[in-house]
Amino acid sequence: MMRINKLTDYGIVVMTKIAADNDDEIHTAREISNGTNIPLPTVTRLLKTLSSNGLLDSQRGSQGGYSLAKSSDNISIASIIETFEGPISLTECSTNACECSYESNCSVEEPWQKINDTVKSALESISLNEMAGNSKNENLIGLTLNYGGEA
Amino acid sequence: MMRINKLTDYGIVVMTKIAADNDDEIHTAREISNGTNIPLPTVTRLLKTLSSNGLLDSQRGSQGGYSLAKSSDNISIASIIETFEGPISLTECSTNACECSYESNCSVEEPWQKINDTVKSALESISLNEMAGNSKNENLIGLTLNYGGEA
DNA sequence: TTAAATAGGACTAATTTGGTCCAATTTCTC
DNA sequence: GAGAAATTGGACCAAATTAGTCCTATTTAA
Repeated sequence: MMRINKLTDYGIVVMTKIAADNDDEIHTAREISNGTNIPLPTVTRLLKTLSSNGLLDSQRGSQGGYSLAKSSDNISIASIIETFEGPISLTECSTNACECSYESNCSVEEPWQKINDTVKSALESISLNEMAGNSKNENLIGLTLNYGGEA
Repeated sequence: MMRINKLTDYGIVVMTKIAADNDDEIHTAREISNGTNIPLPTVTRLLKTLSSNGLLDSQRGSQGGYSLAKSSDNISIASIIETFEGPISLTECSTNACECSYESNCSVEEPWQKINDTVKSALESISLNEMAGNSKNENLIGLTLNYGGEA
């Protein structure tokens, strides 16, 4: 089905929630769990991952919690996805080290890299802020993705 | 890792092989297996799926085999992916009937639909012919994907 | 000192995916 | 008409991935 993983999806929901509520305030795992209906154990795991990858700042101890590490304008959906799933690549062949065994067919390698770049660009162009509905999606209007390529 | 499934990947390899060899000729499963190094049982399964979804024509019996149902110009990568994985949607929420339980957060629904459309457009714009390296990728140069959207 | 948080990791159950195989049917050729 | 060469349709199992939970340690404010 070519889906992102459920946890990634939840991760985006969590980030969106934080961005939509109060950019600057600190949010606890419990708070976010209540606000999203995602079970607490899962939320804590998501937050840990987001924090250790630099998308969230964390504050330990009483009165601690998590907050956005950057402005929501500067956090792309791509960066959240990559936090949970690693580099965006639709096939093995679209990474540099293509080790697939069907060498004779790796004519498909170059097209895949381009397809991949296109998808990646699309995901990089959406900010968390837009996800949260805080902007008027101004950046999205007329966005041009140039697939391009020297023939 | 946000990958398409391996079988989907193989499916594209198989289609590319057929397109690259001889558009019009008929190819047997055995032939394609030999040409791609993908095991015969797997190839037969791929071909059955491709055929029952209308991307390949099949001819039973001795001297039978498979051939492209349409010109390779008119077969998109998206259509091959959808053959194996169903409608392209990165999340459950990007389909019409969003039944996720986190209703309060379905503010993300609309952005996801747009993201999805963008990815889908990207995949629809690549033809099998281009994949097979038969064209000069003319269609790809300057391809514009308009994410757009009324704010 | 205690309570409220995050940090880090182990662990298991559930689901999905990959791959193989078999019996039935069709069609060409001899 | 017989046999060989194909596809058709489906069942089946093993492997890999994913989702979700839990426990213990550490940090910090009150």
